[in-house]
Amino acid sequence: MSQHILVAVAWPYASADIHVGNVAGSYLPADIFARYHRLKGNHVLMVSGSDAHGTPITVKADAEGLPPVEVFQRYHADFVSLFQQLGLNYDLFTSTHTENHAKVSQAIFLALNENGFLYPEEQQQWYSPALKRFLPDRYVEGTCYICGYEQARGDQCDNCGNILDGTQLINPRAKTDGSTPELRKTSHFFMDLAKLQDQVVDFLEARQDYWRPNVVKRSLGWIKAEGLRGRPITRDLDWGIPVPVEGWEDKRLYVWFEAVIGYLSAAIEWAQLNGEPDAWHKWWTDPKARAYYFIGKDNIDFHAIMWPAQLAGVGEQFTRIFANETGKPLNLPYDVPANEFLNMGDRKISGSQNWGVWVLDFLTRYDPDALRYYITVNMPETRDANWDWDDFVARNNNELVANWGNLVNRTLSFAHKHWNGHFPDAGDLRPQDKALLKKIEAGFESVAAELEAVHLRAALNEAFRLATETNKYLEDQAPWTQIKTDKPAAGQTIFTAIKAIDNLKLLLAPFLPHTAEQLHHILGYKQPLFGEQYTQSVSDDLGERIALRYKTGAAIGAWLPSQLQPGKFFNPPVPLFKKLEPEIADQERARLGH
RNA sequence: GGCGAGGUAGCUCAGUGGUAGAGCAGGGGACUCAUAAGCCCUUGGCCGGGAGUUCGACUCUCCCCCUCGCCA
Repeated sequence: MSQHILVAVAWPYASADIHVGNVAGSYLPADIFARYHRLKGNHVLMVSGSDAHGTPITVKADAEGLPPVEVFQRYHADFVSLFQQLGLNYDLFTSTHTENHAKVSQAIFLALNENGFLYPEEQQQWYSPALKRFLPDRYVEGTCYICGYEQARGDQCDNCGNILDGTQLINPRAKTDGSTPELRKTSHFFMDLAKLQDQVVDFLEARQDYWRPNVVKRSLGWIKAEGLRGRPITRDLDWGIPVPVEGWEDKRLYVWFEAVIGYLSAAIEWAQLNGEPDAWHKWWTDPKARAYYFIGKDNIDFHAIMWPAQLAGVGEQFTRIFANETGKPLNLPYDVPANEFLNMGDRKISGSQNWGVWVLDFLTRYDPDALRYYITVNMPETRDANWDWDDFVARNNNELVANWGNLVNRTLSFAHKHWNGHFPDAGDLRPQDKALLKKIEAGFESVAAELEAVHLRAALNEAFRLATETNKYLEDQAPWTQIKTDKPAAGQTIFTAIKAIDNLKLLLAPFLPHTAEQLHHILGYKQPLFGEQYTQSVSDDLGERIALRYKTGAAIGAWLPSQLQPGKFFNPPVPLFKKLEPEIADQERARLGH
C-alpha cells in the first residue's frame, strides 16, 4: 500500500544567496509535500544539492581571486545551514562536485552516446591568445549587434534584453583582462533532441491531464512551434565534469546537462552512504514509484523537456554501464509542479540590486514557521505572487497568531488552570463534541486531497478552516461559563477542544513543523513527530564537504486521527508564535536602502 | 513578432453555461478562556475592454489592451 515517492528538489546554484523567492518556488513546497508523505507512511526520498559547476561560479571565483571550489564550498555551507534552520528535511543534500556524481553523469553520457543520441560538431568560439583558452560567452563583452549597447555580454545584452549569439559581438574583448579574442573552431558533443522529440511529446501528452497547465502547455507548445534541435552538452572549460571520451580531456560537460543528473546521482549516493548501495532502485527503476520535481518556472524546460529526453534516451543502458547490471529503464518524472515567481513589490527579486529578502538574514530576526506560513499562503502556484512586509506582519498576527496560535493558547491555558495540568475527564462525549471531532477528522481526507494534488495553499487554507471550526465550537460551548455551574460539562468541552487541537497539530505539521513539534511536546508526547536532520562530513578525491541528512529515528507522527486519552499529564503551555510590531515593515524596507 | 500563463471586492486569491465567492482589511454587536485574540452580523465587485454564439456568459468563440515568462 505504501508508495515510493522521490521528491526531487531544485539544486541551488552555488554563487548566490538564497532568497524567499527560491524558497517559495521549490524548496518549501518540496518539504511540505515530503513531510506529508512521510506522515502518511510512504517511503520518501528527498534529494538535492548544490549546483557547483558552470561559468557563473568561475566568473565569481575569478573576481574574488579564489579557486572555484572555494566559492562553491562557501555557498554550500550556507545552504546547509539555511535548510537546517528552515527545517527542510532532505534525505540527502549533497552537491554536483562529487566523484559519484561525475561517475553517474559520465555513465549517462556514455549511455546516450551508445544509443546514438549524441554527435560531435564544430563550432566557432572566442579564444583568447593572451589567456591561452577558450572564453565562455559570459566572459566576452562587446557591442550588441542588435541595439548597439557597448557593454553587452556574449550571452545576453543587458540593455535590450536579447539573448545573443556571442560570435556576432562587435569589438569583442575578454572580460577578465580586456584582451581581444579571436574566433577559433572547437568541437563539442550535441544531444540529438530532434531524435528524441517523439518520446518527449508522448511523455508530455500522457501527463497533460494532471500537470499544471502552465508547465505542460508551454512545453508542448514550444516543441510544436519550433521542434527540438540539437543542443551542445560540452564546453571548453576546466571547472566541471570531464568528458569521458579520449581526446576530450580539456572539455567539460555543460552544466545544464549535468546538474539535472544530480537527482539520480544523489539517490545513488544516499543509498551508498546508508550501506545499501542498491536501495536507490526502488525510486528509480521500479515503475510503481513516483517522482515529483519541485522547481521554479525558470527551470521548466530543463525538467519537462531536456531531462525527460535524457532519461528516455538513456533507456536501459545506464544500469549496465554504471553497475554492470541487467539494464532497467529509469523512471521519467511523474509530475513537475513548477511554481511561478515570488516577487517583491512587483519587481523581480535581485541579488545584485539588493532587492529581496535573504533567508539566512531573515532567520536571525524571525521564526522559521512564520516564514513557512507566509510563503505557503502566498505561494505562487498559479501566477506570480508578491512578498510584502506589511502583509507578512498582518498575516502573521491576524491569521497565524490569532486563529491557530490563540486557539491552542486559550484552550491549553484554560485546561492547565482548571484541571491542574491534566486533560479533563470527558466520560461519554456529547453529540456536539462528536460532531466537532468528526469535522476535524475529515481533514485527514480533505487536506490530504489538496496536498496530493500539490495544491499546498489550498491545503493550508483547509486546515485553517478547521481551526476556525474549533474556535466556533468553543464560543458555542463557552467553557468559561460552563465551569461556573457545571465543571464536568466544561471538562468535556475542553477535552474535545484539546483533541481537536491534537488533530490540527498533525494537519498543520507539514507546513509548520517546528511549532507542531513544540505543541506535540506540550501535549505530553515523549517521542517526536518527525525525524532528525543531521550533517555528515563526506570525503572523496574531490575533497571534503558537509552533507545534510535525515533520519527517522524515534518519530511517531502519523497521518491519523488523534488517540489522545483523558486524565494524562501535559506541560504548561507557552505561545507557539510571536506577534510582530507593525513598525518592522518599515524597518525591513529601510534595511534594503532603496 | 511567436508561444504560454495571468488580468474577479481595498489586499491576497478561489470559482463555474443559470441570479458573483473565501480569507484578511473596513463598519456594527454580544462575550471574556486567550498573544485586545476568538465568535456573530455587515459594507464592498459593469468578474481587463469590445463584439459574437446562447433562452441565459465571469464561464464558450473572435478581436483589442495590460502584466509576467520563454523563444526569435
